[in-house]
Amino acid sequence: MNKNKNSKRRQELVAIAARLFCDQGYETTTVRTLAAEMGIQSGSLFHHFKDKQEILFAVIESGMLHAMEIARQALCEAQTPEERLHALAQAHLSTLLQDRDAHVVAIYEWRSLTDLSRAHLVELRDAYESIWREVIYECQQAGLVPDDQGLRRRLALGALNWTVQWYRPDGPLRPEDLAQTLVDMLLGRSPL
Amino acid sequence: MNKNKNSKRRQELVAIAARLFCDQGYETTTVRTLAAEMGIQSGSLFHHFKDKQEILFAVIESGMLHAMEIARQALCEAQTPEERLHALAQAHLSTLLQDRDAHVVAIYEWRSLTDLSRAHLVELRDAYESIWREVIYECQQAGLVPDDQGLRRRLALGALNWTVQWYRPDGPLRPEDLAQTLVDMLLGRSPL
Amino acid sequence: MNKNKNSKRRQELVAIAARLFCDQGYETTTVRTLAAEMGIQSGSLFHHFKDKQEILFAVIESGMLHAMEIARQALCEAQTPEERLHALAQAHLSTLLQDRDAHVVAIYEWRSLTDLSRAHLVELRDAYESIWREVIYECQQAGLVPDDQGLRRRLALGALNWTVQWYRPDGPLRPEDLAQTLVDMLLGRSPL
Amino acid sequence: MNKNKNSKRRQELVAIAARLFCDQGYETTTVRTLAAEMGIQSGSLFHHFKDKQEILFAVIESGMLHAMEIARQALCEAQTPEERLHALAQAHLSTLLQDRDAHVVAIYEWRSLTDLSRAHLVELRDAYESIWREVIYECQQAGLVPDDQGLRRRLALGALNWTVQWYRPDGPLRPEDLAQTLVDMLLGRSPL
DNA sequence: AATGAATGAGGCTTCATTCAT
DNA sequence: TATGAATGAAGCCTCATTCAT
Repeated sequence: MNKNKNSKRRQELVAIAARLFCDQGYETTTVRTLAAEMGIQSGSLFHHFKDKQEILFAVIESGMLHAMEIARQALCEAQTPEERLHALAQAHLSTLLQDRDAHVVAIYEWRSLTDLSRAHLVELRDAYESIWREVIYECQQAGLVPDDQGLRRRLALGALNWTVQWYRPDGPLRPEDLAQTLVDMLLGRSPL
Repeated sequence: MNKNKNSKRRQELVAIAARLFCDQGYETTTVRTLAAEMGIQSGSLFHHFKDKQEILFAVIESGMLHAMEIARQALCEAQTPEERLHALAQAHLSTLLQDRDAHVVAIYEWRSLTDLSRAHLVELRDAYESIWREVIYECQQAGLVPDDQGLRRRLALGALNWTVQWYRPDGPLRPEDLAQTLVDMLLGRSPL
Repeated sequence: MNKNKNSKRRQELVAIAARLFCDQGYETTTVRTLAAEMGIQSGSLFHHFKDKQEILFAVIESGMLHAMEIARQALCEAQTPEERLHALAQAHLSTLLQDRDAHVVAIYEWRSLTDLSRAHLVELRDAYESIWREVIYECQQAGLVPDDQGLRRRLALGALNWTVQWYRPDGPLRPEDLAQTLVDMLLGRSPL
Repeated sequence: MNKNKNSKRRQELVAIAARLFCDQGYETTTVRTLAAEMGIQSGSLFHHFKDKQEILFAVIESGMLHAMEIARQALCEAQTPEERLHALAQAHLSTLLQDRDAHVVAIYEWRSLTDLSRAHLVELRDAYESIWREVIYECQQAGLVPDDQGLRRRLALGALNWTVQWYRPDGPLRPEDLAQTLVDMLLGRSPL
C-alpha cells in the first residue's frame, strides 16, 4: 500500500472520493464507482487505501485540516476581537465553500467511520472548535457577547454549518454578506 | 398491504423504524433488523410497506406533519409578531426534541428517498417554511427584523436544526433558553 | 437460517459438500460451486450455514459422529479383548470407506477450521481415541500387547488412517484382510 | 528467472516456503507473505520461480530427493535383510523429522500441484517406494515377512507417514524406539 | 535481480424482495 | 396478515501475476 499519505496522486483520489461521497452518500457509493471515476481498477484502489472506510476518513480529515489552516491564517491578520470573530466566520465560510464536498461528507457520514477514526477526527474537531471558543471568549471579555456557556457560539456554528444545505455561491448572496450577518447576530446587532 | 396509513399499528412500526434509521442510518439498517425490532419476520414487513424506501418516507413524513401541527397550534395562542416568532422557535425546538428520531432521519437520509417521495416531502417542507417566512415578514413589517431576503431566517432555522447535533435535553440548558437566545439573535438583541 | 441441524435436507447438503471438499480441497471449492452442485443459488447456502467454514465443520463432525456410532455398535457384539480389537479395526475401516469423503476432509482440512470449531472436534476425536485406548488396555491386561505408552496404538491408527491414501474398495484386497493384518501386526503375529 | 535450480539462495527460499506452506497451507499462504518472509518484494519472487505452484513443486521435490538420498546411504551400511529393513525405517523417520515441513506439505498439498508436476513427483515417489518394495522382498525371501501383495508394506509406510501428525521429537519417545517398534510390527514380533 | 503500482478475475457474504404455504 | 426459505444481484475485498523502471 502506498504509504505516502500526502502524495499529489492521493490527494486527487481523495478529492474524487469526496465528490462521490457527497453526491451519492458513502454507503451508496461503490468501490467500483470510486475506481471508475478515478480511472483505475477497483483492485488498485486498495494500494492507496486499506479500506473503503479509510477513504472516508481521508476525505473528512483533509477537509478538517484545511479548515484549521485557513482559520489560523485568517486570525493572523486580524486584530480586535470583533475583527477576529469576523475573520473566523469568513474563514469558516470559505472552507465550507472551497471544500464543500468534504464538509458535507463530514456532516453526513460521520457515523460510518470506525470508532478509531472517529476518535482521531473528534480531536481535530475539538481543536478547531477551541479556536472559536477562544475568539468568542475574547469578545466576551470585550463586552461584545454575553457569557452564555457557549450557547451563542453553538447556534452560530450551527447556522454556518447548515449553510451547506442551502447556500449556493452562484446565487445573489455574497459570502461576505453571510459572514457579516452572522457576526451581527452573534453580537446582538440589527442593521435597522 | 395495509392501506390504513394511520393505523395505530403502523404508527408504532414507523416509530421503531425512525429509531433504527436514526441510530444506524437508513442504508445500514437491514430489513431483517427492522422486522426483528418490530417483532415480526422480514417477509411480513412487506405487508405493511411496499418498500424499504416507503418506510423511510413514512418516517420523515410523520415527523414533518407533526412539526406543522405543533407550529400551527403554537401560533394560535400568540399575538404580537415577536410573541409569534418566539412561539414558532419554541415549537420548532419541541418537535426537534419530541420527534428527534424522525427529524434526524429527515436531515441525514433525505438523499435515499425516491424522486417522487422527495418531491412530496419538499412540498411539506415548503409549507412549513412558508409559516416561518410569514412570521418573519410580520416582524419585518413591525420593524423588528431587517429585510435581508430571508438570510436571517435561514441562518436561524439552520441554527435550530443543527441543535440535533449537540443539544441534549438532560443537560443544563433549558429549551426555553435556547428559543429565547435564538429569537434575541434574530432580532439583533444582546442581553448585555 | 435453518436451525434444524439434523434435517434430511441438511444432511444431503453436507454430503455434497464432503464430496467437493474431498475432491477439490476446502479452499479451492468455491461457494458458488457448492451451491451449484446442491442445486441452489449461492445466496441460499447461507440459510443453511452461517459460513463456508460452518459447512466444513458440519462435514467433519458428521464423519466423526458416524465413526463413533459404528465403533460403539461393533464393540457391543464382541467379547474377548482380541475380538474387540478386531471389531474396532473393522469398524474403523468401515467408516473410512463409507464416509471416506468426510474423513479425508477431516485429515486434510483440519487447519481451515476456526479455533472454536476445532476445539469442539478435538473433544470428539479424543472421545473416539479413548475407545481405542480402552480396548488396547484390555489387550495389554490379557498379555496380548506390550505396554508401550500407546506407541503401537498410534502406529496402528496411523496405518489405518493412511489407508484413505491408497486403499480402493474395488481392488483385490478385502477390508477384512486389511483389518486382520492390522490386528496381527498390532499383536505381533506373523501368518508364516 | 534464475535457472540455477540448486543455488544456495534458491534452497533458502524453498526452505522458507516449506515452513509457510506447512504452517498455513499452500492456498492460504499468499505470495506476499512468502516474499515478506524471504525479505524481498512480491514481484521479485517471480524472478526465482515461474509460478506460485512452482514453489510448491520445489518444496516437495526437495523433500523427496533428500529422502531418497538418506535411504540410499542408510542401506549402504546395512547387511542382513532385517538390518536393511531397520535402516530404511530409521532413514524414513529421519527425513520425516529433518524435513518435516517439506513432507507435511507433500502430504497435504499434493492436490494443488499441476498435473505435470504431479506426474514428475509420482515418479520420484515410485522410485522411493520401490526401495521399500525391494527390501521387503528380501525379507520375504528370508522368511521374515509373509507375501501379502504389499499390504504390510503399505500399512507400515502409512504408520510412518502418519507420525508427522503426532510425533514430536522433544517428547519422551526416541526415534529409534519408533523405528524398532515399527520393524517389530512388520515382522510380526512382540516384545512380550 | 529487484521493485511496487496496477491489474482484473474471482472469492465470500449480505440483503431487499418474492412467493408458496 | 404472517411466515421463512429461496433468490440473485451486487458489495467489499484479496490475490497471483505483470511490467515499466
